[in-house]
Amino acid sequence: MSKSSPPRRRRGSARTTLSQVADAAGVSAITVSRALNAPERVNAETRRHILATVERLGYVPNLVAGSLASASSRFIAVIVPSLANAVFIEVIQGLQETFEAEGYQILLGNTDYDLDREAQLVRTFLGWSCSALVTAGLRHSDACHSLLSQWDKPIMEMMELGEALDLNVGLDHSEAGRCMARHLLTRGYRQIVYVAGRMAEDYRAGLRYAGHREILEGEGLAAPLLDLAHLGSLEAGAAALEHVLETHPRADAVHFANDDLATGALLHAQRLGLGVPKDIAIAGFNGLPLGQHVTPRLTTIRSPRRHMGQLAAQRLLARLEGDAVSRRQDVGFELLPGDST
Amino acid sequence: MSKSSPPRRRRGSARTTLSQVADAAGVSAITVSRALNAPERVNAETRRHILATVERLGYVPNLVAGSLASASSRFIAVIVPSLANAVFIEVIQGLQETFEAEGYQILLGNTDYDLDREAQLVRTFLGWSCSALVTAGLRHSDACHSLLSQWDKPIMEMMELGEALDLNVGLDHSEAGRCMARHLLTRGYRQIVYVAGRMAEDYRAGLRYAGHREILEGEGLAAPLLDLAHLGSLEAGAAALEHVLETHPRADAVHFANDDLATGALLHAQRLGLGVPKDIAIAGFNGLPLGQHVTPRLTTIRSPRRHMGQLAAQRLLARLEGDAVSRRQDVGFELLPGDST
DNA sequence: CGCTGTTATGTTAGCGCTAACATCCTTTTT
DNA sequence: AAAAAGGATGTTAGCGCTAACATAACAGCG
Repeated sequence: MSKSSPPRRRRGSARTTLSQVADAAGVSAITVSRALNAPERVNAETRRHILATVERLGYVPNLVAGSLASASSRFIAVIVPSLANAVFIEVIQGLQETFEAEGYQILLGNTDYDLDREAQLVRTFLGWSCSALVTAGLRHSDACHSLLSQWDKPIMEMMELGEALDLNVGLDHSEAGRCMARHLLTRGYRQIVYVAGRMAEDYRAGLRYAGHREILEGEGLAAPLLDLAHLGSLEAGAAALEHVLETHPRADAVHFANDDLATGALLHAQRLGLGVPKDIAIAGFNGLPLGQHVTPRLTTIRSPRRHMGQLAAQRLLARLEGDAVSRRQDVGFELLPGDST
Repeated sequence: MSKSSPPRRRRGSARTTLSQVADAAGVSAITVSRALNAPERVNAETRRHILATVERLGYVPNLVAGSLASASSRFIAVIVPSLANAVFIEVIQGLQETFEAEGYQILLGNTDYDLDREAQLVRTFLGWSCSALVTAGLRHSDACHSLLSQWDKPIMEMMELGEALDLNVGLDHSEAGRCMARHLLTRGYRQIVYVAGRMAEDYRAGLRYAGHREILEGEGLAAPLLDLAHLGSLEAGAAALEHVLETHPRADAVHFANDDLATGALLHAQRLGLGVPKDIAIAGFNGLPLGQHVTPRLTTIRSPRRHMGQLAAQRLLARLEGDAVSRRQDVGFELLPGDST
């Protein structure tokens, strides 16, 4: 029994590597690398031969090694507070379709509206040498803020407008709140209850409430608030309506922080035999299809969600190409007057 | 002007590295690595000192380098056909919450119901040395199939039951189709139209149709099919209802491939002044909250979406721990008889 | 004909980390 | 008291790839 076997492969898998392809094709490793990553830098004939060899050996590039060597991955970190909310899903879709077309892969993180969780995700994502990072919102923990401000790659803060670390695409939530409050006043409502879910965490709902309140108080009216324990669902909206009817029997309108709550309330009002808007008016926020298909159609504010994602991605791509891009963009919103107010 | 500057840093970033932490803490690099990744293998006192140094220097581990060295990342590849469908979102949520708790990060891919796109995503994800891979569905292109069968890590095929490459968690779609068809027959309907969207791509809807058809034809009834160009939305459901009324004026029930279509049709029937189920009965599939909050409540079949994701993740985690796990699990479904049939 | 510029390919030296083995203690066993 | 076992830490050698520089071959030019 011979003692010295050939230096056994101690690590690594059995997978084909780039240098195996290079040997098989009779070129150097870097030429294979170029044939795959910068085809125009390799002679057409050589390239074809290399690609055929790649195919023949079933070579799958090790992207981890490539990222380490080049100190950059084609990852885009995307951090959202929730996946249960259709709004974020649509923004992600907009981001995804735009980035994927350019060969970037999204790394998705979900904070559950927890800023510490956000900081932790940021740490992890920075560790992956992402090309850029997208967060929903401008508020971060101190730890997160310092991580981000030391980072040297593009950062996009989405959904709302304000003082951003780097790039910013969003809309003015307090103006949206004012807009809806004005609409409700115009329609003659005076006892308007604002209903939000977990407003301390979904602070953009809080910004809208602030705008709403500003307008109402400007008219000398009260702006009672009901802050639910749940974020937004048809169930919660139904329960909220009952609660409003009980605690504010004279209320003539309810301004909900999102369409899920508003639609839940609207459908529940029908079950209770209440007329909307005759007995109680209902307004939402987001402009989800759901609210536009119920009868009466929900009055709401539509934000360009998918477009916001696309636009954010385009800005980031331009920045990654080295182009100068404007730091802030207001995507606006649109009041959709329905039949529920 | 001196010609030879100190060998300039040609590559890499200015970021703190593990060996810088090691130097600062007066230990070797491997000890820092252990303190972070396998704390129990380092003396408590040493560990505390190292962690303090990590904190002080703001060290963020380079996960790319770690993955290359260990030939494994804590990525789980998850490939779904669509993000527009709440079903997949909920499955992803179930996967995500379970994996995230164990420190795994999901790499999300969206095929848009295109099997070639799926194969391409699989290639990319294999290149990232993922720990496991999850796909929605059992059908793959040949290229994808050969990539997957050569792979040596766990694979989970979800949503449906059948011959899987490795692990399989899902439900029996043709049985679900039979179940709803039986329900409709029991309620006395005889002219039942099945409406799907892009059934060639959403082939699970096709499996349900096959079950539906089997039951109807067993009773000597026709099983007309309407296959839409759009997958599922309230709009498409509304349009589909109009189309059914026109082409099948004697239809007494419509069996929709999903709740979005069904609810869109139901809400549209109300707008048209049609009685549901008196004039036309409507049934769906999925058991989304939406359908349970409209009046009349939608008859549908509920699949345990989030639970399916959690279960799949648990199985994969067990497998990654080296435990033996059963290869197939039927998560079942539940008929939710509403007031729409 | 040497000069410059261009194109195609190769050589070298890491990227930052961890597996595997090695070493050096301390404790336990017999 | 010597041997064995275990705990803590260190040394070495890559993981598979690409940036940077180097080289070679050839065309165009005055």
